Amino acid sequence: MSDPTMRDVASHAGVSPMTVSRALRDDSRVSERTKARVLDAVDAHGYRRNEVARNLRLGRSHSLLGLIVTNLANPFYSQLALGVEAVAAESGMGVILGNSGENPQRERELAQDFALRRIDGIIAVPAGHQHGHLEPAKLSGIPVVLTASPGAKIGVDSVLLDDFGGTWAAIDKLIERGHTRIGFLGPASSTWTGSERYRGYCAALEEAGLSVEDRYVSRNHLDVASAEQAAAKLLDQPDPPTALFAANNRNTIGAYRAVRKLHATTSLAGFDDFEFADVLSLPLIVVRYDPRELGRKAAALLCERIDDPQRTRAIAPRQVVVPTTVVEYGAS
Amino acid sequence: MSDPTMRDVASHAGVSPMTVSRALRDDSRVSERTKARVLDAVDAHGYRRNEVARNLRLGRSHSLLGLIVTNLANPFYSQLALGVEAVAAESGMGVILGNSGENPQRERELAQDFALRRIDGIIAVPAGHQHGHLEPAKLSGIPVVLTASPGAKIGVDSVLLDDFGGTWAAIDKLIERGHTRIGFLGPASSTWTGSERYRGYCAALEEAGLSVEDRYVSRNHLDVASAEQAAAKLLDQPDPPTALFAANNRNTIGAYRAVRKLHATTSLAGFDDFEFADVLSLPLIVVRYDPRELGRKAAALLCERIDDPQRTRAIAPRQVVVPTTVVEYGAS
DNA sequence: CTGTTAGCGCCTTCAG
DNA sequence: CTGAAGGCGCTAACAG
Repeated sequence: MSDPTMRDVASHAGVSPMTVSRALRDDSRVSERTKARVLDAVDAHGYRRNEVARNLRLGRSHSLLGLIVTNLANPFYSQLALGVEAVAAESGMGVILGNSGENPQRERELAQDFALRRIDGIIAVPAGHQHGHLEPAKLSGIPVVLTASPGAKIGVDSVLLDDFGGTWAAIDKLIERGHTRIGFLGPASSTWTGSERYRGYCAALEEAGLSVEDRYVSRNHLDVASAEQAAAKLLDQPDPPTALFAANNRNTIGAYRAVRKLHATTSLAGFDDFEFADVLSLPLIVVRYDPRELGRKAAALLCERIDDPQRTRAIAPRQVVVPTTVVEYGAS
Repeated sequence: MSDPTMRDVASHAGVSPMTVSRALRDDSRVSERTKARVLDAVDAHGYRRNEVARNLRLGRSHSLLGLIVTNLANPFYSQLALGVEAVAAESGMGVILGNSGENPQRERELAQDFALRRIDGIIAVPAGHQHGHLEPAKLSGIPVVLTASPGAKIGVDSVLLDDFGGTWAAIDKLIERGHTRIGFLGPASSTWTGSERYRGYCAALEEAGLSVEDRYVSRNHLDVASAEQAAAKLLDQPDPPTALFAANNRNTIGAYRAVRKLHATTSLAGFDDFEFADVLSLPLIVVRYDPRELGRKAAALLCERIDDPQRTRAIAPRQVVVPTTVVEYGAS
């Protein structure tokens, strides 16, 4: 009932396990006749070599990398996962998936579980700003790549977006259009993207001689519902902002819903493109980039370190930046 | 440079590897004093037990299940993946991810690769209607669960949606509203959902005394762009349909874009809910269900078979159906 | 309480 | 060309 082993095949074929092992590797030192006999026995038993045992013996890894994302339901992360999967598959690597649900504690557990499974490397989108538990030293020395968050502090490679520049450019567009009261809606400042995008917002305003007003800023919004509520509040005050910048797709969508419900004429801008961005009933500026590319780049960096740990150990943490472009959608 | 082994720890602690093994399992037969000494040595070396070797020795599996989806970029599948991950994590199982890209050949490769990795089971969303390569017999006897496609033919469990009933109900709503010329837009008939939803469409029309007209039906559309083009064509004829039913979210979105561009007043209905369904500028009927639930149910079925192969081997292929509801969104 | 022996499934090395 | 011995890292089963 349990899986046949090389021994079973060997005895069936009337040879030693060693010969089976060689035949399976198509070793040239086995005669064609024997090879054929072995392969027949393999088929007869439905035998498949145990790659796990093989890797153990060869001291090789299992060609597996771990991917930890905060929330796979966000299209951003599923696209990123797709990019990782594609590059990994090219080098015959499997991807084991973990969803942290924005919980750093869970993220730590996942990383440790992965390390125990003797995977070859980890790609993570960290949930908070404390990344100590993702340090390779704490994970059996496995190489790690961070995405959407810099890894220099823990000495690992990272792939970033141009959060600062992209936001700046979008805000600039709003200013060009004559807006002077521009609100900011975003996630917690504890996330890298959240704080960088906020920095970009502030910098762009100041560059234009405008000041950042607390009453136009609302942060800590992770989901659409919370963002919608916050946007409504921002708009419900004397001298409301005439434009809102939202720091990610959840916030943009929340802002859109709020503005729409209030029948306001607020202009919108947001980080992250999304499927319906072009058919909304409001003008919208979007900071676009390719989330798949983030995954691809991260996987590429990781694979380099995995393929040649000796050489790359000497290489200092690298930081790749994926560019962003600003897209203007007209109102529908 | 390479990972320390139990032997290293043992010699450092001045005991035998066996004692380390026991100490690590917190075996009561080891004295507290020795245990402490061993644990110190473990910390000193940064040692972590090799779970892979351990599982090999114990004849245990690696608590890993494989998930094969057609396209993770589709929110439907990423939600499904989330459901699978959640249930798997509850039983300490890892999920290894494969994206087939709608390619049955690739799906086969993935399944075989997974089987070679000695994973415990596979959950697949099949790309075509030929599922022979997903038969457990061809995958070292690993249990398999199919989602969104029945598994009876290859003798495996499956989790389905009420494709037929859900579609019927949506079409009924359109008929109630007075539509008699209702178009159908959908994916290839080679997919289970594609053909079931088409069946539901036909049945509902016939039940109401309406006939299915070829010129109102367009199939084989996998992506938004192709669906949009096809919808435009359906609407560009004498006596165009006054309503369109789209068999999945890609097609619904394509249809929406076409109708919107033509400034037509066509009513829309579609299978799959989606994020902006409630704020479109057209009335929309949607067949809604919980894609995560699909993943959860699939993982639950699989885990049952994994946990007790002896008992469940006797159980015939099961088929779980996830219910759907019809939601009516007003025009914005 | 601790150590020795043996072997999970496979492959390297060394004999035939 | 083929086989036997030994061991990857770990742990049952049996000694002491």
